[in-house]
Amino acid sequence: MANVTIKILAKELGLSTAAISKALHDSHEISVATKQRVLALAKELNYIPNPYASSLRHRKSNTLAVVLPDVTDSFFSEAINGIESVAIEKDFHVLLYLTHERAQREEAILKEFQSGRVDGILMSISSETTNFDSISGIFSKNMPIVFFDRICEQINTAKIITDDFESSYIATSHLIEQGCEKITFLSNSDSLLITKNRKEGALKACCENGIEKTFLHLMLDCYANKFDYEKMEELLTSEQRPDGIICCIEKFTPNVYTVCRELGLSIPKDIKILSFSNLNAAGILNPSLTTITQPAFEMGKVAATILIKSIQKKSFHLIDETIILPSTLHTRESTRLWIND
Amino acid sequence: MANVTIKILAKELGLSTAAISKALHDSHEISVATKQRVLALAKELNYIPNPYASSLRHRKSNTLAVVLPDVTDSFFSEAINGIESVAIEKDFHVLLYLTHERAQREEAILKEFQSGRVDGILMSISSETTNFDSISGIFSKNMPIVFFDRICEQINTAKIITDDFESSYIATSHLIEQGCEKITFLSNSDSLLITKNRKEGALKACCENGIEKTFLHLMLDCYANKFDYEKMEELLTSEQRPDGIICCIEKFTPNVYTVCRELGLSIPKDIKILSFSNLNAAGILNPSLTTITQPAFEMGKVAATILIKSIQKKSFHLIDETIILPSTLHTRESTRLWIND
DNA sequence: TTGAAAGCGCTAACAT
DNA sequence: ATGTTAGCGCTTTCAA
Repeated sequence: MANVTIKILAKELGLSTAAISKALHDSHEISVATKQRVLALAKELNYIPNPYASSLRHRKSNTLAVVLPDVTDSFFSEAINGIESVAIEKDFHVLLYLTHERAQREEAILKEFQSGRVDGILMSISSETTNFDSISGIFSKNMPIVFFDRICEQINTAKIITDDFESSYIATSHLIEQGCEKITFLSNSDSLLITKNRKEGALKACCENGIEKTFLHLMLDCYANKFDYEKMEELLTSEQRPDGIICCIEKFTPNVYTVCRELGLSIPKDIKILSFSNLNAAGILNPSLTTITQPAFEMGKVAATILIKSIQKKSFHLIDETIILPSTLHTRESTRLWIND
Repeated sequence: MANVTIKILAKELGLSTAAISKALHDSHEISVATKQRVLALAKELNYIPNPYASSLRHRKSNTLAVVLPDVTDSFFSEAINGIESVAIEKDFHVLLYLTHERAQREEAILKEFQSGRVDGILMSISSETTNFDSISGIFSKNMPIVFFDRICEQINTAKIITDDFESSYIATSHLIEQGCEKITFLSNSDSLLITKNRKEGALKACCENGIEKTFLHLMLDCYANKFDYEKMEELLTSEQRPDGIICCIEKFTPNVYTVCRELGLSIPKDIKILSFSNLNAAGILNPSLTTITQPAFEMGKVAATILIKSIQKKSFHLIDETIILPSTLHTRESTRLWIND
């Protein structure tokens, strides 16, 4: 691999490596004739520059890191598509790192980035992350970071989010309109800002309808794809059994459906379910699932665009801005108003 | 970024850079006392080696490329998890490249790997790929490649697949047992080996039951996440309307369900559906979906393990082997036997 | 318009 | 046990 080097081209053409390098970069210092000779030979020998040699000189890797909790979540996989679409266009490479919701893994990953392996970071923090020292540590050493969805408020950089409070408020209002009076907010974190915002949006809707007393926040761990069936069953068989559930994370939904089914609870008759989800199959679930769908692709795209811009233009600085893209409520069967006969 | 270098450590400690380098690698040439001094200072100054400098010397990047058609397919995202689990353990980095089912993109991506950016490639080819020149080109230049799922038969390397023929045969036999007599095989390719094998497995089951005359293979493009509703509707309203569909690709399933619903076809009464799919939500679809589920995580894991082994041990060569992992048939509602009243 | 030389940070062979 | 030197491949002064 990587056999043909500038040196070889230089030797072959009787030129210096410097001249070759300049010619390949279309420098005005080099004559047109020479450029043509160089390009021709480069093509003939299938010359491909060694990116690491060039990185070493430039202190630029044309590589960015994507750090996120879980690729199997369709929000994140679509966001990756958005990121990739920009990367390909701007000639950037994408290193993928998964935290699996572990703060410790996240920290280790971030630490390595001090090495200069990447020019910037696109990140959605883990559900466990409460200490931001390693993030702000690396950010303060001038490593550009752009957050998307699960942002880190404390860091003064660009953040791409959705209207979590608002969409959750709207969705919860919808639940209430459909007849819910006891709403449970189901999440995988109690520290993430998105969770907080969504919870508060939901709570606001409950307050406005005088049902805040029965509002619950149930937090379940989601390491290693385990779902805490016991806690879920406990909730659904308790005195305070909700008649509406807001799932903050897509992955929980199949489990919730299953538990309901096992307990003989009918959706939407006995209990209505609504989920933040980008699942393609939402419309063909049994019953079809009402979702708050985030513009995942767009978020990834915007985040990557801003990050790469900040890397490429020295004049362009990452500013402490929060870009809010709208989510969409798709009402379906799982929250249908149930009229008793 | 990457401020503290070996040079700085050397200066600080009054040693040569060579001594530092050796100490950091725990060489036996260096005294224990010195090693300790070096390690201590490295830790204090938070020294992180520059990977590109080291890559340049070693001609090793400790990076591998994952090249696949689509991250939003749950098979691939789970395979990535498997790959990542090995990478993290072996201290490898993962560059992600998406072909979006485009042969041309695939070729461009592969070409760049001649640069030495990666030490090896994990790959699932696009549905369009029929010319393997660029793959064999780079493979013949000693770039290790391991294929998983969508393999390239022509290349003499390790391939991780599932028992496509067998599982498709079993699944189709199941369809027939449930009463199907007119089976359509729905795929996104007519060139992929997995497609061929699955098709032949299905055909064998049909032949054994004397229903091969009504067997159809419908191929639909799946670029840019578009689904060809027209062709699907055409099939389902034609004379030869199937009573059983085998979906070769997960992504098509929601669309197929939708078309059936729109045409008033009841699943599984009028038509039975079965899909190759790793979708978590298969069990809660309406109706729940019978699937052939591939061991995606395991496949990624095995592929990565073999690839990294071949990179790390010169004695270990990639041999032309095909590792077959078993898929599982999960029978659910969508293929239930329907007994007319 | 081209070349010589130095150096990015790290490492390996070869001194001492 | 430690240092010197050269070089991975590329780029960038600076000199010619």
